[in-house]
Amino acid sequence: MSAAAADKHLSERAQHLLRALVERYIRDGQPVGSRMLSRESGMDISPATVRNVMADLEEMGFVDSPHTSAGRVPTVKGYRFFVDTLLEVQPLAETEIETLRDTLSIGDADNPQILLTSTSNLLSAITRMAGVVTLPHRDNPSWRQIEFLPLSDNRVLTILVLNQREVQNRILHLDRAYSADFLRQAANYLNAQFTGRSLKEVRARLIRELRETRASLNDMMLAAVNMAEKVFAAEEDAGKNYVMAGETNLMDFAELSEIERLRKLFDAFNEKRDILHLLDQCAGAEGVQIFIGEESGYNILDDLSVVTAPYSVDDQIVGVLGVIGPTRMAYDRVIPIVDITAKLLGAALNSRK
Amino acid sequence: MSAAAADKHLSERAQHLLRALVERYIRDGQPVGSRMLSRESGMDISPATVRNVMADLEEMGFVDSPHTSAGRVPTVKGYRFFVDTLLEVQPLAETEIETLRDTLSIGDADNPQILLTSTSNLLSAITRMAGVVTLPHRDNPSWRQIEFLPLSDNRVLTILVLNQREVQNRILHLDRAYSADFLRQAANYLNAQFTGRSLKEVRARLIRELRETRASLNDMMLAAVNMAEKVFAAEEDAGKNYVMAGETNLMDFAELSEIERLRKLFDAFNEKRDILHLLDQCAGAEGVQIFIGEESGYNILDDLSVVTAPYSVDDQIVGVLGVIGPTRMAYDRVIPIVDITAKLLGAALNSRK
DNA sequence: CCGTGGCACTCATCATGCACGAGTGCCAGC
DNA sequence: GCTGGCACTCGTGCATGATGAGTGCCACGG
Repeated sequence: MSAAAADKHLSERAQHLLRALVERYIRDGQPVGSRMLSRESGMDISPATVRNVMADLEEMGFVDSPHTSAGRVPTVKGYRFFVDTLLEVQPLAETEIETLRDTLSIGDADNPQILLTSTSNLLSAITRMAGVVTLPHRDNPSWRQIEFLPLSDNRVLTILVLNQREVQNRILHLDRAYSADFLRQAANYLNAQFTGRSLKEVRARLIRELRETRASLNDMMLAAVNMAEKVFAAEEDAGKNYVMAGETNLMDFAELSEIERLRKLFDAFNEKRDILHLLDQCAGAEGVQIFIGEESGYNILDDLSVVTAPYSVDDQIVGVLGVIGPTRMAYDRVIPIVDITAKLLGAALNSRK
Repeated sequence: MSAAAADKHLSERAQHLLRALVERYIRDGQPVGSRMLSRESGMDISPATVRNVMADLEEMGFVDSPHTSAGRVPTVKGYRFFVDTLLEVQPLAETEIETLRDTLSIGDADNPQILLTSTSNLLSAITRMAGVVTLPHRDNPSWRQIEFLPLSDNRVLTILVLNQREVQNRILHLDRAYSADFLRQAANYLNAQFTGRSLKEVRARLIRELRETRASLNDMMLAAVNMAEKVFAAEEDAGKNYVMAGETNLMDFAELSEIERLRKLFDAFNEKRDILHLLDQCAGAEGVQIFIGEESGYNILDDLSVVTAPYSVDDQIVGVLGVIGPTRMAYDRVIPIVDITAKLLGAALNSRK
């Protein structure tokens, strides 16, 4: 065991070589040999020396060799060290930022669904990997307005507006018809009571009133309460979904050439559960977060990395977006792209108000 | 050239053998040899005789051999003949129908989106292939009711109800605020004019009135007309989408083992254009339709078959559903499944009214 | 004339062997 | 501590040959 290996600290030279190795491997996905490194590292160093350093790095777990006489490949630990301390993030060119801004601000800002879809497409298009954006979801939305529109027979179209502009509608089936006047009064009553209150509060009061004055509540009110309950549930589920684009880009990476792996991965994308768990974790942190290979904790993502950033409306984090690609992705480009896209999406959503 | 080959008509025996061959090939995907057929056909016939018949069938284009000494494989023409004249459709077991009915009627019939998604899932689950369901779309929906709800500032939430229960909403940005009273009057006016009319008619009259009485139309009306126009457009686009499930099932078929093919196919699924064109064609025909291999006209679907059936509400075809799988799919099972699922989906949508 | 057994032939598949080249580990020398 | 040299390892590509499934054709017999 060499001195360097025993010592936890990586020498300047070892770091430089590790960095060259990771960059090279990210570029073309081939195990990197000693000769290549000795030429490309920029340092005046012979292949034999490089080999010695590599032996140390391997012992410390930063690199690995697929077999005896192949070059070296970064391990997860190697990528992690690279990302944490060696990486120089490339600031995006002003023109690139401009492109992003254009796509995200001009677009149908009116329709959030479309905005999210194009954001996801955008991420996948410029990174050539898979882009993902969770649906925005406020923790505790506030009641703004309810309206009842009589339809034929005993059906009533119920519209509930939340926050500034989120609209939910449902059709209630009642056991008898109500007059338009009566419906208007009911809506007025509810609005007077609840406008501006948080849904949590509304729910609590509804339940209380339901108990206290059950006798005085007629079917209409009961149904309305029911509807509100359903809206609560729907609102809570809203965060439980995402838009993904460019999954097929992942098929191009050699790491995923086995059809069986690919199938599991795509199944997981459709299943959504695991991916959502992972993205949820990122909603807490402030800025860009990176999961390399097994770090994610989901073995479907074993040799994939995920780069995420939360996005906010009114300084409140409402969702997460990110990029999924092979561990050997160009972190220096992807990180700022994800970062800026999250900020621009937040801005676009804010401007809609 | 033998007599049988010159003659356009297939002998009883040739048909029987072709049928045995197709059935066998559908079961295990391997080219079928003469010995196998002579044993399995049920006829008392030697392999050599089978070979003679095969030579005829090959000359007529019903079967093909991948190379000199492999067995025979059905061609598109072979499948077509099989499906058209040899196939005995398996009636579904009552229990299977029951399962289908349960899933489709119990479910959240209230929310059509969910209903469609579960139909698609159902199709893919029982066929182990990809299921697809287009969004329902009426040719010429009728105006039922419009309502304007004032929001803050100059924004007005506009709700348009079509047919019995389809609800569209949009937020209009106006150049000044209007009173709730004024908005109610405007809505009343529009409803009095248009309720029950078809959207086409409404559009024509709006355009005419817009021209004739431009002076008298205020901003509010202009915006409402604008909104209606947008709803028309959205309504026309509604048919331009579908829900797909179980695409990953297709990865299991050897025919698609090349990653490049697979990628093109999945890209086409995401792109939706070609698939929609194909499905649109099926909206005309009455019952189940089958496209085998190149018959679809889209070379992404070259060795895939598509089995579709339209589904109806109020005896009007509003959408199409189907299954996409390898040409060697079990047509005898898939055809009745698609058929019945279409009928049950129509029934489920009808019952929601 | 049709069905049949037999025989030569074809072709994909698989295992084997071999040469090549990239790259490593180690050692001795500067 | 760095370097060149050397033996060694291992994946890749290629040619080879055996195997087996299956065909096409032909001659024979009912």
